[in-house]
Amino acid sequence: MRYPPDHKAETRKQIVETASTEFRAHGVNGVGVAQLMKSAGLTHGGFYAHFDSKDDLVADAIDAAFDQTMAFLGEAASEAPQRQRKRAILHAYMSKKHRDHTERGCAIAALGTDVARLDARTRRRFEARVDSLIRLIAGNESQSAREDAIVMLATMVGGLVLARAVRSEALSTEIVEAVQASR
Amino acid sequence: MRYPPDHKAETRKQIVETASTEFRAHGVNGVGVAQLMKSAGLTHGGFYAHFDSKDDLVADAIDAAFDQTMAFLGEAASEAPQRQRKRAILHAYMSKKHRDHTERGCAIAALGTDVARLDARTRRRFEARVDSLIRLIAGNESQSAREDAIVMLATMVGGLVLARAVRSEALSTEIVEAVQASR
DNA sequence: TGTACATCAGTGAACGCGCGTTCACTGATGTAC
DNA sequence: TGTACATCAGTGAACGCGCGTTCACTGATGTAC
Repeated sequence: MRYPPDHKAETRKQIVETASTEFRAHGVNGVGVAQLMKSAGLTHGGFYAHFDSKDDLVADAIDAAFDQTMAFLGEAASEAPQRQRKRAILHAYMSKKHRDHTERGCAIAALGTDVARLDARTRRRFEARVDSLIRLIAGNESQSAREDAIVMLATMVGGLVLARAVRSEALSTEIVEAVQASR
Repeated sequence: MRYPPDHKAETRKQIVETASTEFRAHGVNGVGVAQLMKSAGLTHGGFYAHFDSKDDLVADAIDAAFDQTMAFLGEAASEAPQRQRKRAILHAYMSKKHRDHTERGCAIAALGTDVARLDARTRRRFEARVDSLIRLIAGNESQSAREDAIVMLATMVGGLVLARAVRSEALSTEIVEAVQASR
């Protein structure tokens, strides 16, 4: 059957959005191409009309995740007075809601340890987004703001990884609150 | 063939040590039982004489990794004067050497995002080790020292995850140095 | 206007492969008589 | 002391399964004449 001119682009976008969610929830190795296509309402054979390989999709899915996180943190930052900019970002990021929704959250906290094992090309694209995130947190181009932003990003990412990895609600909450209170 | 009485225990230990290294380097899903047994100098069939399942091994392998990290950080802490305790731990942890040797490094930074997807039993064991690590960093039982230790652990873990995930040596080094300089 | 053909997003069977796991077997040594 | 049997860590073929990927095919619509 013939489709409208932008149909294929729409389908591709749908696959990327689905993959972005599923990869964050279950890890890159935790979801197969067939499952992904089924979640997107398609059959697995059509996948290769849109992507060269699963790895090719992974890079796009990570980008889509960063888009969400940048928009979310950008909004939190723009709503706060300049003095409380970093504090506002920290509280937006380090929340129980974010902890409990890996599938809609930060790609670094969801897939960070996986990314270190991906190919160089994907890691370069990942790095560009990490750098943008550092700039967003820093808020200006000074060296000291940048260094501080790196440390804050590290604290947020590590805090979220820890809060998600431990089993008890008590320790997990303790981690979320300790990191929140650190600024 | 018959073996000395402690032979089986020795073999088991060898498998756990190998798994601990390989899992950290390639992820839990990145190494198979057959590869693991081969690395340990055995054939894959014998695996189930030592462990109920691969998951059963994962928990032991993570424990072995924590043993290494606790010993390493404990030593760094005990060599420093009390005032510089946390600083000594931070510098021991957040180093290029640690960044470049995932396979001998901290289990949280190597497998943190994987652990969140493991079964409850393994996550409980993981959590107990995280709690020990927090106590080691804190150095005393006060609430404020504990909170501070949690934040420092989050910063170290996140910093190492970021430094390993990005592709360029320049940004990776910038992350290592920014986190080091934060105390 | 009517017919034949081209297009192409999506379908679903099939591929080779490596996975975790099972199991009948091996063979050197210890034990029983 | 010599022979028959028990032990058991480790072997390696085989299992069903899901993976990423390929490919001949479908069928609704657009285009050519």
